[in-house]
Amino acid sequence: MLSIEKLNIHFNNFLPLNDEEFDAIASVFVERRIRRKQFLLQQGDVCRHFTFVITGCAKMFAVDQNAKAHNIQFIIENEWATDLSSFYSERPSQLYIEAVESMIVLQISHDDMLNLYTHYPKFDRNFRVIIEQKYIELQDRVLQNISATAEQRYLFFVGQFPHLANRLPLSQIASYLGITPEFLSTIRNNLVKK
Amino acid sequence: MLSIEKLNIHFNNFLPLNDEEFDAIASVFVERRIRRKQFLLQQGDVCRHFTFVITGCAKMFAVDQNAKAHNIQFIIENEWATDLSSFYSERPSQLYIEAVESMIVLQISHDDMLNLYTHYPKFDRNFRVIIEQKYIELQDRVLQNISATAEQRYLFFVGQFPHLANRLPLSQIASYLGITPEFLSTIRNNLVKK
DNA sequence: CGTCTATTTGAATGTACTCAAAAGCGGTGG
DNA sequence: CCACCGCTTTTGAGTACATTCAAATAGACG
Repeated sequence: MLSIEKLNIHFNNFLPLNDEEFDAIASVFVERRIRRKQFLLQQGDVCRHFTFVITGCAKMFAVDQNAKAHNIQFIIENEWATDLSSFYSERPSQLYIEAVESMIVLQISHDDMLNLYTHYPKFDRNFRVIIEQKYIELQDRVLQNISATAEQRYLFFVGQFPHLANRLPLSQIASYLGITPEFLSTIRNNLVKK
Repeated sequence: MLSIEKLNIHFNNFLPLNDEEFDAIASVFVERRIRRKQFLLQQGDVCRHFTFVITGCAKMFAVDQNAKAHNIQFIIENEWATDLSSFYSERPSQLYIEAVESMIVLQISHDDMLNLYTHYPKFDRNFRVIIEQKYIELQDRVLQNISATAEQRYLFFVGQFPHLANRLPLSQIASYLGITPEFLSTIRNNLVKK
């Protein structure tokens, strides 16, 4: 299946696109292949694209003053990989987005995206709903972070994203949970014993 | 100043409303006065309103199996107080929203809100931008939670919301940071000594 | 002024981290 | 096919960050 068709199917979850709107996205989204360990965004660069993932997986992370990376989120098939803050402000990003598996993505430039919003209000609607859903997810994660132990957060993660837990190395999941790889290893061990 | 005018000024931060759109909101938003400790939403109830805060402050929180409350966010003047998940799904909420100061709010019902979206696409746009900004804030908080110590998170909170840190009791801030009141008290003490 | 709640202080405990070393695992080349 | 390299995961000892519980102190309100 063509990538642009997969994107169209994605929009069917919200307000489906008509022919004119489909033609509009078909003419501005560009397909790119990304190899494992390649970066979609690096700290200091302005995030100039909205990126839709067709296949593969990326991680978004920040690096602290001790050069430690902290995974903010994983982004997989049918999800959007963008630093919203940098994209809209057009200022240098504080974040990295790196492929943890080889990927196929569709990208739209900043200007084309703003055009899409202006000419076809349906995209305002659809992206409003998309981001609202992401907001709810993120709020849930905050609640976990302030109320649950590392073990509970790990179980929650595995429950919410069972596919991801298998696809990713332990160290990446530990970073996402905000704990050390050593400790996550211990947690897994304890769970097996139970 | 009338509450509805304050809401109109709020929208001026995005795409300003024309006369027709202003009349539309003026006819569907209803003012309510809320006393301290009164609830805008309780666990088990469906969140049936979108709520805009004119004055005062509320906390959104969840209660865990040990009956402990965990503050997910504070909501003040010119912010929106809604459980999006419950509002759109029309299913019982897991959350509470309670006034920590007496408040004046403007509320719009679920059906009126959907009407607004349908008849005036500008609201899709404006609320898309509003939620995008909130998403960025929340993502920053997640990064803090997974990467910073309690002391760093406290300093970050005070830096981001200096007004809030004075307005709220220590115990409420501790709950927001995901630590015990005792420990926040110790943190403050250490900071004074430094 | 007394009552109620919030904050502070401190001791004992638990959760999670650091550091170091060993074990496992995938890929590469001989 | 096996030996070796580099990287990830595991294991364990010692430590630091944060919690629990209890009691004392301070503040807020009638």
